Amino acid sequence: MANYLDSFFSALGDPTRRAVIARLASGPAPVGELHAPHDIALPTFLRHLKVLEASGLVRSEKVGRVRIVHIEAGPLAAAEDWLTRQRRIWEGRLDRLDALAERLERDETSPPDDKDP
Amino acid sequence: MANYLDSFFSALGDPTRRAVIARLASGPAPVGELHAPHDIALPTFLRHLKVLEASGLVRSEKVGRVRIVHIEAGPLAAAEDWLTRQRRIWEGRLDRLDALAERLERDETSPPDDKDP
DNA sequence: CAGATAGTTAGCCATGCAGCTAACTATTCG
DNA sequence: CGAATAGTTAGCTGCATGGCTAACTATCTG
Repeated sequence: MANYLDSFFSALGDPTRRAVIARLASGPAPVGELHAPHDIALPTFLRHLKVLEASGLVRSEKVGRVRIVHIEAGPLAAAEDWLTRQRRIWEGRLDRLDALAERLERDETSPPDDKDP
Repeated sequence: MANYLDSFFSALGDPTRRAVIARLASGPAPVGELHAPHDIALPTFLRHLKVLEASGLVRSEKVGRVRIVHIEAGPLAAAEDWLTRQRRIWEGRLDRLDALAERLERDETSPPDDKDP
């Protein structure tokens, strides 16, 4: 079950890379500018960018001697969707429990059936 | 800038662990049941659970010789929020670009000001 | 053209993580 | 009590990942 979400989430599992995404959310930027706030060597940083690009979260193109990096909306939304879906299921379950609790409060004599419809 | 999101996202960067979360979204389960669908050794699987638990995405308690695992809503929501926030910024930017494009279409004579209010 | 600037490639090291087997502890059940 | 069940711990392997320096290419700019 190894799919594209693997690379999205593990790419986001690193603070440097998340910071890059956060920066790119407000607009494209060249490598140098993205690198500046991070206290790591450029080649190391470059590899973070490659991870982001390999995951599809980011694209880049070279303009002269500068490489401009920009965010890719789709994958970010896909990761968000996965989380939202899990939350919905989870909340749906809570809702059902709430409803059950409510029902039990109103009428403590009738026990719930434990079927799974 | 290493915060709790690191562990959330990297925990979710593994298909086995994401499958566990997906399963747990619809209710708590014992270790054995969670393990069953995965074709890996139990100790290996156990370590995935430990990663999830260390990240706070999951809690567990021992009942007799069985360990019941259940999802923890908060962290999942936190991860989702981070993504949502990035998307909002990104979309806000797109909106601004759209508005700009629209304005340019309506009136090509007046150039946009490039202030950043 | 020469020097500065912006990335890029190569190669090394340490740590972490996923996988395994073997052997052990703790509970439950007949 | 003794066997079965459910986890757990220990210890090993191999590969991926994050960090570095050194050396290189490609593109401006004076």
